[in-house]
Amino acid sequence: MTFLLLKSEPAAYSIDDLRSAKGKTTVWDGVRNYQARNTMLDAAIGDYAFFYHSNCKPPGIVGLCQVTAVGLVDPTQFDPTSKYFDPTSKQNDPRWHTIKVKYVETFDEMVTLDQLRESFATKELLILQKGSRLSVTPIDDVVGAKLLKLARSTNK
DNA sequence: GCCAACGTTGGC
DNA sequence: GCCAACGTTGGC
Repeated sequence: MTFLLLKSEPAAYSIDDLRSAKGKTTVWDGVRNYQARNTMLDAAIGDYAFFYHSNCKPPGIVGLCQVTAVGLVDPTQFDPTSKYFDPTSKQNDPRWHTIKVKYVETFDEMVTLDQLRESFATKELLILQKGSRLSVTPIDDVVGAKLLKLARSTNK
């Protein structure tokens, strides 16, 4: 796998937050969905991840980041003060793993959800599926390359 | 703010 | 192991 898509509500964590983070890097913690977790477990260092802003107007892909660490134990599962605390996860057998990502670029213009629908099939981008709630989804190599080209072109 | 879609929970 | 109830997500 070489491409992922990370979804986040900009009010909670935006690409600007990532860009201004220490080392322009963050641990993508708080994911509590097995499918999304498994996608991250399959990720490799160097994989690219598109950054998608959800629950905003308009929603869409705003930039790119890159995986810099994999197989991390999500620390928030053991933190009773965290909203992501999971009392059933065991220290010697953590349930939730995650990745670390580094900011790469913000696209000059976001690729809106509408534009994504025009350019890609629902199968190609899981984010297009109605009712899709996965916060981390894999993207096929060919689709990822096409999407990157689209995102970097000035006249979409 | 509405509501459809989805994952999880828990009673049975 | 089924499935109704519930909470959450996210586009509109």
